[in-house]
Amino acid sequence: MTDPLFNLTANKSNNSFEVFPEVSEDDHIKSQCSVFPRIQISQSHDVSKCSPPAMAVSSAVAAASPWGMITNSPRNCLMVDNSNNTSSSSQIQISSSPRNLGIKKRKGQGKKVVCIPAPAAMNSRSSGEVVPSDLWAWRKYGQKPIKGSPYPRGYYRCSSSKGCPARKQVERSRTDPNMLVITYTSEHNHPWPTQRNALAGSTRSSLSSSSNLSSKSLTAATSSSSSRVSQNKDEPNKPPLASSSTPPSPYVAVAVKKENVEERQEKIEFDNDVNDTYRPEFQLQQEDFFADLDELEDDSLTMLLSRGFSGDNNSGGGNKMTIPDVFSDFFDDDSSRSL
DNA sequence: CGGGTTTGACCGGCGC
DNA sequence: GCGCCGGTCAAACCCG
Repeated sequence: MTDPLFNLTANKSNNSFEVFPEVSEDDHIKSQCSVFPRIQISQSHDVSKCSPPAMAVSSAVAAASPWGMITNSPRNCLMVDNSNNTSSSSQIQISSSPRNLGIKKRKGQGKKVVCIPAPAAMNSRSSGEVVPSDLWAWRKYGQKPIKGSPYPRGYYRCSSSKGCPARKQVERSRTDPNMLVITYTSEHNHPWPTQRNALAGSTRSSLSSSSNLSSKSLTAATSSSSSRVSQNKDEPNKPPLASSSTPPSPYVAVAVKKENVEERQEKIEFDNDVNDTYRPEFQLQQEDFFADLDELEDDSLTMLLSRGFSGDNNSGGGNKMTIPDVFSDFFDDDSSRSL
């Protein structure tokens, strides 16, 4: 088994990226990245160890090409649609289920925490809430300021099916406003809506971006300002987001993402039992991990990542980052596979 | 008119 | 018991 690091190649001609695995020469880093319950793709240039059970892939990405949406192609590759994301965020982080990662369960319900870069304008409404769309239809039913965080948390429930218990919470990371922390609670009790249905039943914000990530959605989102006055007070994405991060490098690099102290603390906050459940017995971890990845892929995560799922493929055309099968195999449900 | 968001009120869990 | 805090409710309102 090889602990994979990944080279990311920027193809500046079509603004696309390719990721392929590479055996790290740094045994220490390798040893730190042996389990892979989490993936991070960032624009950090730093090379540092990542604490288990995190697997990090760090990359320098072509300038002016911030990360876009990840999609899950029919070939089970991850793809990053980089075509229309104006976010300056630099990190995509996927966490598995609490069973593996120790994310706190509430009332016996599993939670899945997904941390993704916050699109600057995509899907935003006047409130400034930036909600990455997925194929589920979500209806916002509440918003609360969270103690200790300058950003409010939005509460969403599934509106695809009546009585569906699925919930999600969307908030910005208090330490990195560029990151959105989405917490999924409960499972959908109904099959995926078709894209058509999803669009029909989706929230306005989702509607605007479920169809594509083009300027249309951007325009729709940003122009849908409401007449309300008071809601701007907590505007979560207004401040530093649009142009705050360090400009990415226009070359190729791969490293393990450096986690600074704040980031570590942030992770601990919502992966708070990670260390409790992290087990060095890789096989055991692996089985659970893939089992949960499968579960994760079946719903929220895939939904989150699934823009273009039904229509796109990883042909490499357009502004897609295609992660080869070697990489995407981590998302397979084949638990017998050795890393 | 249907389905969305907003937002103050309400409720329950938890710590002191 | 009390207060804090997070999660949910529901009325009011918005929008296509």
